[in-house]
Amino acid sequence: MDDHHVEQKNTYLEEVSFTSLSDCLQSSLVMDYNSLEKVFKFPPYSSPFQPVSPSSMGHIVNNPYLNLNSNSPVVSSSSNEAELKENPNDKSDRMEDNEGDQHGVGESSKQLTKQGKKKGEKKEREARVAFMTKSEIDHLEDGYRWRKYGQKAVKNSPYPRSYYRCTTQKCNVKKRVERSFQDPSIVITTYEGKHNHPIPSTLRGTVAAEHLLGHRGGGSGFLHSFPRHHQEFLMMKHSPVNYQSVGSMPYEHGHGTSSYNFNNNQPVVDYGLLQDILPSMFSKHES
DNA sequence: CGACTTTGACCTGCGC
DNA sequence: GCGCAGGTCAAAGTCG
Repeated sequence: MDDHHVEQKNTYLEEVSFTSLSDCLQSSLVMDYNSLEKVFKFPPYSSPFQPVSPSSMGHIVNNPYLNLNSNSPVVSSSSNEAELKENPNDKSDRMEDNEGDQHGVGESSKQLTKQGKKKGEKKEREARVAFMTKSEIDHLEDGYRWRKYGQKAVKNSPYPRSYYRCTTQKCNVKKRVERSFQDPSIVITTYEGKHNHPIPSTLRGTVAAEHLLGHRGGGSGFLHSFPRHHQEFLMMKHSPVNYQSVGSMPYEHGHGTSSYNFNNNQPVVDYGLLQDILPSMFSKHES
């Protein structure tokens, strides 16, 4: 089983020219969430590009707004400005700001969250990481326990987006799961926030996955999803951190000047918060 | 019976 | 100001 998965993972990584997941994470698959959002208009299907290929990857790769020719590492950017802009009173704060209150449920909590926040008060948005996985399963097993708290139809997509929250008390990590309508076999998962607890040990695969990745340490739920369920990791992105050093990113919506670089038409991906989810993997990269 | 899902309503930000 | 879309809440339903 594990062998099979390992094989699968390697295959994929090989495609993107990486010999290991770490490589992959540490070299180029770096785009920050906002960038992706712009590129994809996150979700991808509502992106400004023409639907070109049947697959999301093709979609990205062929995106006229992206420079995919270079072999250089990717990258991205998210302008902090954009980020700030997006954050005004981020709704997601409602709950997060009320930490102890999150379980206080009921109207009181609802009202509190609605009125308790000061006007104009801003809070930084939680780091987010998104990645695409080829899988028939929408909700990928990643080692953590999640509770679905909502589902919404997505504009221009026949597939709904599901919202999940980590069930561990005091852990405000959330994730969104949606399927690419261009390639229904691809599931786009976006994590937001950091887990402040270890992966539930009762879940299978944890050790195997860590072993497989030669990595141990709490945290990275998503890693555990690789070896399971016939999933193929397609892309991921991580946060803002180095996009500047890599160069780039001016792609303000439609300006077509973006500088994302990918290794040959390969999957790419997404971003943002991997470093939060996989702190140990990024520590090197960022230090 | 607790944990989780479903689903309609509600809230908020944003563009026009 | 209005309408739309994304995100969240919470009651009701389902499952083990």
